[in-house]
Order: sequence, then structure tokens, then C-alpha cells
Amino acid sequence: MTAALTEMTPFNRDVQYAAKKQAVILSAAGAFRRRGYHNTSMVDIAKSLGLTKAALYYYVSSKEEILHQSHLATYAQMDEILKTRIDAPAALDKLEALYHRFVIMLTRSGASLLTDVNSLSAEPKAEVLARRTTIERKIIALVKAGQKDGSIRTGDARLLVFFFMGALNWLSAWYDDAGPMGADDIADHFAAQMRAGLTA
Amino acid sequence: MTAALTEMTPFNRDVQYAAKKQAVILSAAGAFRRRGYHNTSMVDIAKSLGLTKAALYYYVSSKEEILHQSHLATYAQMDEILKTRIDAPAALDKLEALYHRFVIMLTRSGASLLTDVNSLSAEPKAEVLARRTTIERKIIALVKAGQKDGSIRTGDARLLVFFFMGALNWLSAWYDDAGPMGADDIADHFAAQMRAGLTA
DNA sequence: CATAAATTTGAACCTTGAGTCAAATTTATA
DNA sequence: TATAAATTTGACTCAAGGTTCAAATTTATG
Repeated sequence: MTAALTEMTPFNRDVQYAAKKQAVILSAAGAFRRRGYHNTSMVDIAKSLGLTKAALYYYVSSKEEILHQSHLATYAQMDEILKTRIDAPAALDKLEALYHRFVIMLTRSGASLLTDVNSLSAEPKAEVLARRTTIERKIIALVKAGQKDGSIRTGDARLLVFFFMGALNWLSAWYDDAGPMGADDIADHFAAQMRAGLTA
Repeated sequence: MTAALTEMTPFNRDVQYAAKKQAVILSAAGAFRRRGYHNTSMVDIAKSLGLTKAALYYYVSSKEEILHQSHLATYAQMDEILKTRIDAPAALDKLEALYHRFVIMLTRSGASLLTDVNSLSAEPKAEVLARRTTIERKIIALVKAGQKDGSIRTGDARLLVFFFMGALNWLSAWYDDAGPMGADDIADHFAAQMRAGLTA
């Protein structure tokens, strides 16, 4: 029964292919975050995977696709976090829990939210920005809920959100795996500071 | 007396030259912030000034110099702000006033703190980062002072600073001159949120 | 007006790096 | 082992964009 065999992950060609493609994207995403999209060549990406530039094109159609996919991967993770059911009394508590996860996700994955969206051509760029907007909207809605239930103080919800989301983005710029601070420490700190800034 | 004449700004060649050079740098800095360093060509920069690519090289030795100088220009402004004497009782009050000015400066000037430092070669990059570090240190020191005088709550001062400085950087990414929000509105909002996040 | 200095330009040059492709190599299957 | 499919490679093409430079143009000065 070859059918049974092909279903076993390590022997399934499609699965292997997809896994390698992901490896390409994630490895590149890390490099993009550290050095920047344009300061990372296809040769760089290939070398860090023990491959040749040409081999990358077996998994990917262009450098732009890598950038595109790396953004989508990050947003997929954020969507995932946003989906997690958190039963907390006030909206502020939910928001704090979400934010905590965001910080950990970003430090762990090494992803960034702002790496060169402008280097994408019109269509993928629009998609990525739409994705970002959707997420922002959800967070803004949560803040508004908090303002209604009295846990979050008044003010332009959009601005309140942009403030602490900025901290998240800047994080990718300075965070260093090898540094002294663990992801959890930072997450605790940031979540606390975020909460304090919003508390009614 | 040509001496007197040459001192008159509009007729002084050196002054004119310096002014035009600044125009090149500031115009480019704005484009870098909006589109990114690598998505802005020398032709783009020249066109937006009504010049030709080649003419730029009369004022500047390389594209890299433009990036370098645009960073230095921003940090010079921040240094200026940091120098302003602010007599407030607690360190937290001083910090809030400073932060308010930072926000206004960044929205007005259209400068950014994070545009492609990595695209600079070793020496200028080191200089820019050193400059940034110096500024960060001063702010961290102020936070520590606030923790001592009891106005700012405890916690890793470095992290506290990175949090609200992130909001500042992210600002450059989304702020739009043409948008509905005035610089002052944003500054008020951000300063308040910053303060709330730090208050003991 | 004539001359020199300052400023700008068009037309090249040159390097970098993305993308292509036919051939080589590795891996799976019978 | 022989064959086919999957994977990888070396060598090449090609375009984009930064940089140079001698000549043209503009501006200031005597």
C-alpha cells in the first residue's frame, strides 16, 4: 500500500517540499529583519541554507515572493493569537493577554511587521496591508469594548492602539536572541506597560 | 566692501550652497521615510527637486552620504530637544515634555529613526548608532532619576524606554501629513499614554 | 561686455544582484 | 541495477541604478 506510505510525513514528497519552502521563507525572514530586505541577497539566503541561489528558484518564484510570504506567515500567527479564546472579565485583561502573546511570538519567530512592505509590488502590497488593517481593526475594536466596559480610558482608540503596536514593531529592530533578556521577561514588562498606559 | 556683501545670506555663495545641500538631504529623507532607502533612486530625489541626477553629485558625494546626513540631521534635532531646559518638579514631568516635543519634531520634519541604518557601511553606521545610543542613554538616565524621585515606577529602565521609543519610530511609518490628525493632537495623546505607562 | 567661477547636464560606464536554463546529480521505484 | 522523477548546480543573461566626466549653461564680477 503505497498510499499509506506516502501519507507518512518523512516520505511524503509534497510535505517535504512544503517544509523546505517554509524553511527558505523563515530563514530569509530572519535575515530581512536583521539586515533588511535589500541588504540580503538571494545568494545570502541560499548560503545560510547550504544551497545555491539557483536552487531557491525550485521552491520560490522570486525574491519578492519570499518577502510576501514572510509577511503572510507573520500575520497568520497573529490571526492565530487573535483567535485564542481568552476568558477574562474586562476587555483590558484580554488585550493584555493578547499583547503578551504577540511579544513572545515576535521575539521567538524573529519576524518583523515592518520590513519593507514598500518593496512589494502593488497587488501583494495591498494584500499585506489589508491583512494588517484587519488585525488592527480587531484590536481597535477590543480597545473600544474596553472603553465601554470601563476598563480602558477614553481617547482616540486608533491612537491608543498605534502607540503600543509601535513598541511591538520597534522590538524587532533591537531584540537580540543572544541578549540577556528572555522573551518572557520582555513580554511581562511590555504587557504591564501597555496595560498601565491604557488603564482608565 | 565686498566683505559686507558676502556676509549677506542671499548673496553668500557658501551659505547658498549649504542651503541647497540641506534641501537635497531633507527632501531625500522624506522620500526615504515614505518609500524606503532602496526604493528611492537618485533620479527620484533629483526630480523632486527639479534637477538631474548628475547635479546631485555637486552637493553630495554619494547616495550613502545622503542617508548618513539625514540620520545625523534627525539626531541633531533630538539633541537640541534634549538640551532644552525644562523646569518641572519630577523627572516624569520632564520626560513627558521631552516626549511631546519628540513627537512634534518627528511628525513635522518627516524624519525617521529607523530608515535603513543597515544600508550604511561600517563607519557611518557606527557613528549613527553611537549617536542613537547616546540619546537613549540620556533618556534612560532620566527614567532612572524618575524612579529615584518616585515619579516613575520600578522596572528595567531600558525596557521602559524602548517601549515608548518604539511608538515614536512606528509613528513615522503610519503618520500622514494629509491625514485628519494634527501633530499636536498626536503629541498630546502619545505623551499622555507614555506618562500613564510609567507613572508609579 | 568679457571673463571666470559656479552650476547643471547628457551620455556614457560599471557594478551588483535577480532571474534563467540546460546539464549534472541525487533519490526513489520497479 | 536501470529508469524516471526530484533536486541541485554552474554559467550565463539582463536590467537597474549609482557614479563619472567633459561639455554646456547660468550667474557673478571687473
